[in-house]
Formats: sequence, C-alpha cells, structure tokens
Amino acid sequence: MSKALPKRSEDYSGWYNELVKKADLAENSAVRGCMVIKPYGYAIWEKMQQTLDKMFKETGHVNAYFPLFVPKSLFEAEEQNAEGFAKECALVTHYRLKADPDRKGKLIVDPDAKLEEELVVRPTSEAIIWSTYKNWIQSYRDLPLLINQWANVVRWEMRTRLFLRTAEFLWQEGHTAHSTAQEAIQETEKMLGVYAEFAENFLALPVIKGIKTANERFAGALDTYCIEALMQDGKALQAGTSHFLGQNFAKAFDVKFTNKEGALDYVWGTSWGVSTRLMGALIMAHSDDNGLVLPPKLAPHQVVIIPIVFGDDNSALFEKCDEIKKTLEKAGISVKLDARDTHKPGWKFAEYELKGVPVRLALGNRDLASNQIELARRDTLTKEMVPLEGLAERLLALMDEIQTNIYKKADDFKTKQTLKVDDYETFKKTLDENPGFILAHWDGTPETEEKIKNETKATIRCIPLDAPEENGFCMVTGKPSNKRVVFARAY
RNA sequence: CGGGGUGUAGCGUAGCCCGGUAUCGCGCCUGCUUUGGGAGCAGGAGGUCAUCAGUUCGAAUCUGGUCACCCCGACCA
Repeated sequence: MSKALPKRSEDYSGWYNELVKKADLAENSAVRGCMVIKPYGYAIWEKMQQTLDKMFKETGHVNAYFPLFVPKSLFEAEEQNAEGFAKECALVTHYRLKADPDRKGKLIVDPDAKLEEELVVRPTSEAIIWSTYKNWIQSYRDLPLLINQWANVVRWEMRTRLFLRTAEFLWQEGHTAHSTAQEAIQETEKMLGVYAEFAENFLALPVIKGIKTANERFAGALDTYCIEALMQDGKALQAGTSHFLGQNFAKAFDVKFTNKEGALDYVWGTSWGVSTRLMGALIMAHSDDNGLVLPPKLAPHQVVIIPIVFGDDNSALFEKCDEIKKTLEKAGISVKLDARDTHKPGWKFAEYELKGVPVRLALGNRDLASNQIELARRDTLTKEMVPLEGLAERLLALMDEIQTNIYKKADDFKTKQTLKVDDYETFKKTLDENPGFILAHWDGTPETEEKIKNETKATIRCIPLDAPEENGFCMVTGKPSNKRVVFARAY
C-alpha cells in the first residue's frame, strides 16, 4: 500500500491536503466547499470542544442555542457587520419543492412557495442574538449576560481548503453583554487569554496575542483582539478572535438597560470565537513527513498497543495486552488495543504514526518472558525497551514530557522565524526566502498597510499586546513609529 | 467572477494527436504460506470512459454545448 505523503519541503500544501485525507480526519463532500469530518478528526474536535467548554464555564459562561436562520431585516440592522458579510451569505428564498411537470422524477423550486422575507444562513450570530438580547435585558441586574453557543456557520467562500477554509464550519461563538465599556473590554481580553492558554497548553501552539488594525477588524467591532500562530511553512494562521463591540449592536438592536443611577443606556458587547480551523493549525504546526503528530492532551488515543503475534498460541500475549490496557486506563490514559489479525504489525506501526498517536507499545511473546515492552514515541520517532513494571507511571510522565516537547519545538521554530526587519527591501526578501513573523515599524496608516499587502501579500497580523515601546521609522514611508507590529503572509 | 487545466473501477493513472469497446499500480474478495517497520504467491470481482448532442459502419479518442472539480488571481476565520 502506498500511503506515502508528499514531503513538506517539496509541496507543503500537497502534504497538508494528503495528510488530512490519509489520516482519516476529513474529506471533501458532494457539496462544494463543504467537508465531511470523519470520526477520527471529529474525535480530536470533540476533545477541543470539551476542553474549551470547561474553560468557558469556569469563567462564568453558559451555553445556549440560537437559530441557523436570520431574517434579512435583522441581518442588515448593524450596517458594518451586514456589509462585511453580505458578499458571502447563503440565502433561503423558498420553502417548498414540487414535481417537475416536464421531467419525471425531478423536482423544481415551487414558485408559489417564495418566502415573504429571505432568511440568511448565519455567517455569524450577532444579529439574531442581539435581537433576542433586547428582550432579555432591562436592568443592570440582568447584566452581565455571558452566553456561548456551539454551532455551525456558513460563509460562501470562493476557494476552500479542508479545515482551513470551508463554506460551512463548526465553531463556538461567545456573545456577552455588559453595563460598562470597561467591563466589556475586560471580558474581551479575558477570553483572548483563555484562547491563548488553550492554544499553548492543549494545542501545544505558541501564539502572539495582539490587536488587529482597522483594515483587519471584525465588521461591526470597535476592536478585534486575536491570537496568531506560525505554521511550519512560515505562514501565519489566525487561531482565535475576541471582539469588543462597543455599543454598536446594542444601538442597532435597541438593547438598553437602566443603570444603578436610574439612567437609560445602551449595553456594551463582546463576541469571541474559535473554529474547526484550529484543526488545521494543529495539523500544520506539528506534523511531519510521516504523518500527524498529536499533543497527548488532544489525542483521541494517547497510547496504542500492538501485539506481535507469532505461531498459533498467543492467548497469553493477548491476555497480557488486555491487562496492560486496563492498568493504563485506570491511570487515566486513553488506550487503543489493536489486536486485529487482518493487518501485520508493520502496517499498524505506519498507520498509527500517520494518525499521530503519541505513544506506541509493541508486545511480543519474547517480551513476555523478560517482562519488557517496546515503547515508541511519535514526537521523536525513538524506540526503547522498558520494564512492564511501573509502566503506567512512566507513561503518565511521558505524556507530559511529549506535550512539553511538542510545544517547545513549535516555540523554538517561532522564535527562530520571528525576525526584526527595518527596511522594505529586506522585508520583501525575508518574506520570500525565510518566511515567518516579521517585526517591523509601520506608520499606522491603512494606506501604507494596504500598499504593503498589495505589493507583498503580507498583512499586519496584529499589534502585539506586549510590544515594547521603541522609536523607529516606518519601513515604507519613513514616518516615525513607536512600536513594531507583526507582519506575515497568512492563511 | 477573470485566466489556465482536468474529468477513464474505491483511489492514482495509460490510451486521445493518428477512431476498431480500455492499460498498469494501489485497494477489495478467495485460498495457501506469512506476522518484531506498510508481506509473498495463485486465482477473482469491479467500468453507462463526467454529461448531452453531433460526425461516422463504428467514438474514451474528432466537433459543439452543459456540469463538476483542481490550480493561479480578487474575497476570507
């Protein structure tokens, strides 16, 4: 069987596409631009969901669910938001089909079933949610309102790629309402912090926290905060956003409350989200030419046990494998035992490597006698014989070690590929020859940003929150600047 | 939506220029031998050649239309 992937160094996007399919994460569907997320891929997404959901609840949020459809009149209420998404909206215009009188067995849209008002399939839910919040909020006592929803959204993208950009994708969107601007800003920053923590501790992905420039801001927000990650090909990927909406949506949907002083005011809002795009980030950040490399905290199976059968009587071997599985599970490790006799060990080794299982254990009859087992690490591709005794403790420690090692590898790469550049020629050359995050001075104008984007395809990923004050000059216009911003070509 | 390309078995392909009912590999099924890094041998199943029309005794092949997908732009999490 030929399951060899293209090499990252030769064809990065080919490598990515093949990896997603061959590792059984997702595939293209019969619907243009929409993917089928397969069980193994979905299991990883479920781990992400569970972890994030817990973090949201620990920070005081609750889940709810709002409709998939947004009446057009509600959708257009917040002008900037509507305009920003208008070009990529799917619409429901009819509610019935009927038999085609001219072609047997075919259906046509029933022209008599045209909706009075078109329904927009949500590209994001601010409109439907804020129209609902109007009824829920009257007093400062009703605030803050801290709600999250897990949902699918549709954005009719021109060009799509599995996980990175699909016409339909899964995400969570938090929508909160507050009585003061300050509290809403705190919420925005708090959730950005949650995302950064999740990315670093679970995805093993170091990120830069920052604020978007006006050009890159979410349509309808006053400020967009983001976390930006660096992929192995030197391109940036926006891994999460958190928006301070000010009173824009409150005004658009007339959401007012009476404050402690008895005065009527508009409420302050935030929204924040991460999507199945994180799957793309996870894949591109860590995987290698042999396949997926999963951090133990998100791997559906942390350990796979492969019995090496030989001869006729392997009952003792299978029993031992079962026993090991139970012991490890008792210690809180997720284990898959692959005792199928339809595939050879070598096939299984390659298969689980492709699927990124962090640790592989191989046990044969000759190991039974010596009370040892072969342990192979996916992240380092190293093998060693270890005693069966104390295996669970060893593996628990090893899970942490692997998680840390994967993070460190990504962090070292990010550090190495984050370069300070002071002149535009070097900037262009760096983008082509040694891509990564580029820290450069910028005069703060949308015009210069646009010019750079048009000439180099690089955008300002963010103005980092922790950027130190530093006097310099814009690399394009020579105008003064007081901090460096992060440039990169991005997904 | 502009420019380019491709549709042949579950997947990847040859054949097309120069018309005669389709090649090879992987996968799948059966049997035997195998099993510590993607097994070997033997046998087998699987195709309206994207689709519609035209030319022709005869079309995967030539002509025209349609559809889908891919790549490069513009758009975007």
